[in-house]
Amino acid sequence: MYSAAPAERILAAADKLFYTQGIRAVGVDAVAAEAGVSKRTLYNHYPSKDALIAAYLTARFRQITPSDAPAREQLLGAFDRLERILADGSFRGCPYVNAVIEIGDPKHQAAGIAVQFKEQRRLWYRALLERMGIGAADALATQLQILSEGALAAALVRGDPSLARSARAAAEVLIDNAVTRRRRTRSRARSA
Amino acid sequence: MYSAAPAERILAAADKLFYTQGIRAVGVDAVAAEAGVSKRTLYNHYPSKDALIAAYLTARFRQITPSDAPAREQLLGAFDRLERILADGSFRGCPYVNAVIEIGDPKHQAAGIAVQFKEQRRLWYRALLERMGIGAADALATQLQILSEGALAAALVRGDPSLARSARAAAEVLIDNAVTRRRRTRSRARSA
DNA sequence: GGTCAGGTAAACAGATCGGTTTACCTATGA
DNA sequence: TCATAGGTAAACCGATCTGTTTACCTGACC
Repeated sequence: MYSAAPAERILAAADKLFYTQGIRAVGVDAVAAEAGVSKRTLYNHYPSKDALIAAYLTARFRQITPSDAPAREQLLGAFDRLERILADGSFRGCPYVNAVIEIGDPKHQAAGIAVQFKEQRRLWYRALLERMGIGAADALATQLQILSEGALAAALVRGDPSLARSARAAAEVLIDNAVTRRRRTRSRARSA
Repeated sequence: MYSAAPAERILAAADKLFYTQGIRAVGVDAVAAEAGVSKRTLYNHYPSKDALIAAYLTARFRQITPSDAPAREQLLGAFDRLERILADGSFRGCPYVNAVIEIGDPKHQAAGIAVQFKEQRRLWYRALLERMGIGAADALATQLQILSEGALAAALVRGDPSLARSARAAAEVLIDNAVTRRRRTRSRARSA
């Protein structure tokens, strides 16, 4: 057994081609050829292109490995990781946003997967902010995600990875502002 | 002369269909039918679909009308306008970002138009921030644009117009932070 | 009245798409 | 030994795409 099982090779080929060239631009034949597999075999493992798209998005849905590092460090580290992603030559935007735009239909399974992924990320932000004792963690988590999304979209158009640093700096201000307000609130309560 | 000239009707039809259904999802025949024009006429006015796409994006490139309102008010007003856009039922993301994603090819004329549009917006932010006397106007303008882009992308996936308010609140914090820092710097200089 | 630019309607060309079908091949295991 | 599961290669289907062509029509202007 030299190479992986057909289903995995097909998924790897779909991931590569769908992401780098776009879902609509890549035909089923191209995926099969890239996977070194006949079209018949592809349709044996995935009943339709839509199913393959859903599998592609789900496979990108990797769980975030929990870390013991300080919350603030983890949050800002996410933006550092973002910069490396943007600087990678094969960067082509967020696969979930791309899928939503390329497919169009909000009732397509891919749209639901995209919502799930975004919400998972937001909850990860929120949990870390709560660990920092920030009261408005939910609202701030949404804002951090907006920054992250914005950096992705802006970098896609402008082709400038340094936008991740701009987003990181903004995140820092927002987080620090929330922390300061919490300190002020607490000291006011103490002096009362 | 009951209706507009053919070229304008074609452009209006392209705008409607390209934006609401996507550039790749809409064929030239559909645009001609929507415009009430024969395909021959369409190709007389626009030599190719790519040319029509470029015209569609350029036509959306409306100049921002200058205003005398306070800079801070104008900046935050942009996010209020954004919320109304997101709440509109026909919202389907930023047409420039969508075009970049749908077309893929970074050398396509549409990619250049998208960059121009984004930079124009950024310079509008920057000019207002400079009018407020903010030193780091350029960096902050980039951050405000990231917030705006992020709200668009996030709202597209989640279908939640209130994300514009989240972005607006974040923008307020970033602007106030920049203003406060400027005040601190000035008072420190005065006391020296 | 005749010319002609610019329009319509529809067929056509060549390519590509998602998906199916046919015919053949090959390793495994009772 | 031989059935079978699962693979390959390639033709095929009907639909759709961008773009061209053909044939005809209409209204304005000299």
